Amino acid sequence: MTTADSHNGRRLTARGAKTRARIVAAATDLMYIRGVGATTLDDVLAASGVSKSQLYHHFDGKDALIRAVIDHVGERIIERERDALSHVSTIRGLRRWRDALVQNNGLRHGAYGCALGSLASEVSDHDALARQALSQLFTEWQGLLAGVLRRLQDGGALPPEASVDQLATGLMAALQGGYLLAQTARDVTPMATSIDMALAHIESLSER
Amino acid sequence: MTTADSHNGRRLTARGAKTRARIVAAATDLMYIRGVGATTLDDVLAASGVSKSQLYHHFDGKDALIRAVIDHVGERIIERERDALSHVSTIRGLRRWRDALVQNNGLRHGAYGCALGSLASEVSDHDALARQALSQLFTEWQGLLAGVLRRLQDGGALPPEASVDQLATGLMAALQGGYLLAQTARDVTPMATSIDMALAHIESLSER
DNA sequence: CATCAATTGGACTAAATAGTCCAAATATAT
DNA sequence: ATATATTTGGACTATTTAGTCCAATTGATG
Repeated sequence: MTTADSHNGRRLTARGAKTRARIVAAATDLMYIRGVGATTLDDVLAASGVSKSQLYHHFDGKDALIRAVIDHVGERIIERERDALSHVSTIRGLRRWRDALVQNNGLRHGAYGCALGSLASEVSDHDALARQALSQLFTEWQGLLAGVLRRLQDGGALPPEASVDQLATGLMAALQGGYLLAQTARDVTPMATSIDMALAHIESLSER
Repeated sequence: MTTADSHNGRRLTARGAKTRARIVAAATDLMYIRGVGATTLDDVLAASGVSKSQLYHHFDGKDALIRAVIDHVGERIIERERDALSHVSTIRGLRRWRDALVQNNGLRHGAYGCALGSLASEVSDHDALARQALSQLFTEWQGLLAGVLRRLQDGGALPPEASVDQLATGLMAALQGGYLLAQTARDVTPMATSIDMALAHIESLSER
């Protein structure tokens, strides 16, 4: 899956794996809070308590580390969303999913935005590999939403002619746009409003 | 309006104004293409053919220059959107607005995203003044959309009980989220899809 | 144990970068 | 014309930063 490690043919000791994980974890936190560009390798070293040679032993350089962070964030989010969505088959379930995301983002008053969206915005135009990975992750996330919509459809809560994939795209865009507006306003409200509009639209499709 | 100039009490010659404008123009382009963090002051100097003392004569430092870029991009976009939206009062007019944005973004296959949204994502968490300026600009832009919706309402194309401001927020989020997905996919399609969903929702409110 | 590979510490380098400084040149106003 | 303020050129400095290197240590394997 990940091609971010510089030593693919080599073996990896338990100790080495632990070090690598600590580096990625520290880099993930720093890049989320400070942004990718504003996070220096020395920051990462200090935060993870690791030496420079360890970092360069496990990663080819900063770009490779960034890609590892993307993989890590992606795994975390996909796992979280799979847990949250894979058994949802009602509008009420979707609303509970919305509530959790809004509440969680509200804890920071919208600051830092979506972990995946912020990475995508900063990195997409500067590293083709990273962009592709992010694009795939968005697609996967959208697929989970499409799964919910398909189950709604099967249950009669969405008409058969509704285009599940397009609705999932619209819902994902509402979510990401909401994250951005909330981040800029330092207020979750616009995020809540925009997801609500998308959900209202989905709901309205069966009432006409 | 702008507080980005470092020498507010001083006079400004025609020559000085021209230099200042050249700096801002070059910085705007570079920061859009390369991102804010990846644009160095030396890049700006080279692109604008200006000396270091000129840059520091007109701006307190990089942060002040970034704020001037935000003001500049904001003015450009608000002007463009005012021209495009202030006389729109039909759904068809909104669709033409959508077409223009999608076509324009399609020229770059989605690359670089929305000039304002990308700045917001990169800068909001790192400079409170810049964040506030960006937040105001989004609000102003949203106000133009709300104006269109209010005219739709006056013309009977939107029911009186519809919340124009919330719909404008949702439409703006769909737009920004669409820009981000298009940027990540290097394909405008998701942007078109997400705006279409928002417009379909707005349209559907008068058909129930 | 012996051997080889993985891992680590940390000093070192070269380049990039934001910011400073001052003298010279140009414009403005009286 | 003269005095004053703005504008400009560009060398210079401090720091930061990504990346290199090598010797020493630790772990895996036969």
